[in-house]
Amino acid sequence: MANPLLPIRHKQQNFFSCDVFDTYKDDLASMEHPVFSLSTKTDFRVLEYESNNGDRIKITPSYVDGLATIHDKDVLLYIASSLISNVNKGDIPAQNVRFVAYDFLVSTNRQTGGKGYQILREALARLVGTRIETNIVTNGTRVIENFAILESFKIVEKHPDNGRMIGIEVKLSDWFYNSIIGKEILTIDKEYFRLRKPTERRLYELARKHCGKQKSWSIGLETLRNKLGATAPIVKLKYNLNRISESNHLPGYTISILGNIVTFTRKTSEVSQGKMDSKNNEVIELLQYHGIGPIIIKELVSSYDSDRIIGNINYVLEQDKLGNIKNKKAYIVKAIRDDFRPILSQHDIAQSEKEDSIKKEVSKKINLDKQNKEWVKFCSQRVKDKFYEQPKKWQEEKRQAFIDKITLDNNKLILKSYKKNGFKNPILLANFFTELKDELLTELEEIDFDKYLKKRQA
DNA sequence: TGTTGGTGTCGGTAGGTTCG
DNA sequence: CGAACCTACCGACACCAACA
Repeated sequence: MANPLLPIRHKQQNFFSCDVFDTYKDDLASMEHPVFSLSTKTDFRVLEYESNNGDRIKITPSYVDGLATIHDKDVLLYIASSLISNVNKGDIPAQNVRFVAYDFLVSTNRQTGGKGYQILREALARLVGTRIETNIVTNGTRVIENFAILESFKIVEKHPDNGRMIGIEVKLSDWFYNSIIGKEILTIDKEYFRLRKPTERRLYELARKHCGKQKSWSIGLETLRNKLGATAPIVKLKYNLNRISESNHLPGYTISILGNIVTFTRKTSEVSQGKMDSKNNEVIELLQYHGIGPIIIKELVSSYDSDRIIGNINYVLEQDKLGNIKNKKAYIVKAIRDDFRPILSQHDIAQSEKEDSIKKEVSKKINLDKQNKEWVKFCSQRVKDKFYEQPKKWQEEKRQAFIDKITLDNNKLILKSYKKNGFKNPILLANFFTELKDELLTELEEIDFDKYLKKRQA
């Protein structure tokens, strides 16, 4: 096998989802107990386990879809990760959760092609169909009842005819919901989503839960087999463990097998990362985190030192907290290029003056940006007003000329909008008025931003 | 340009069986 | 007991197309 890990499919994550997922979370109850099937085939077995502390768990598959698989669990991980930031802020999230299918696929390192959506749909069906009977305590409540992993799901489709799914609404089971609001969760490594083998994913969960931040954790093969929920014979499991141990690709932990004892040892970051330039990587990761694209990152990292980049990011974040920044991503790039950092090593007075001047500069830039937007808005309103002041006949001629032009250009998008809504379509109108801008705007403040500012100040 | 759908091919998986 | 092989099937991947 070339690479035991799946490729990183989405190198630069969605700007907004980055804000949601600084870390990925897994709930403790399902990390401890083998709730999910490791099989790649549809699994119709009824699983029953009893742990030493009296926790009993019985998992019954859906008659149609079979047991939920360890890959299906990604949906729960995604939901837990997205809700936990609210829980940490002290909010109690609703039990009904909405998410965007595409964001889920990207966040969990899945393909975004048609099959990715199909797999998600099937996963949701299995999660809703698989029932758990348990007496496990979550958030101090001992729930002794039979319930589905997910109570229900609803797919919000953009087009009912082509079935393209955009948003998904799920209702969480009390069991899982209690786990989240009770913060009975652990942070997991993002690399988890690159693990191919179902057994590896379970191994990682167990290692994370039991080994955690200790140096090592040992367990007997038979107990491990039960905890994994694997049905393969013990010899087969040992063989597989040896393979995983050789490739050593489990995030955060190494596995070693001695006789019938399996030992998980925590990797140190230096060992797992190798000899790389940690400072440079930190800068690249930071820029990626803030949604900066690979080309800009390359330019920034090769042009400026890491102190300048990190200093400016911190500076922009402070400004952002004060509500001074509208487009954080763009402003970070600008700040690094122009170096907005306050200079700390100067004499106090000089420093304070400089800080003031920087602040003034920033506020001036922000103000100018705001005014520029106002000007654009003002101009576009002027075009509309002036257009409707013209004789009806002239207006009609212009409309006809515009339609002739887009027909000649074969502008399919605008033509389609025209056929659908005529001149009521906002995209068409925006294009139409843009065409007339030069002709209708004649005043100095309408064509020159500086003149606009002068007139505004006067 | 980005998102989504469709399809064919290939490689990898779990679990069972067999062999030395 | 460990390793290798077999089977059925799932998922990855690489395309291309449609659409907004």
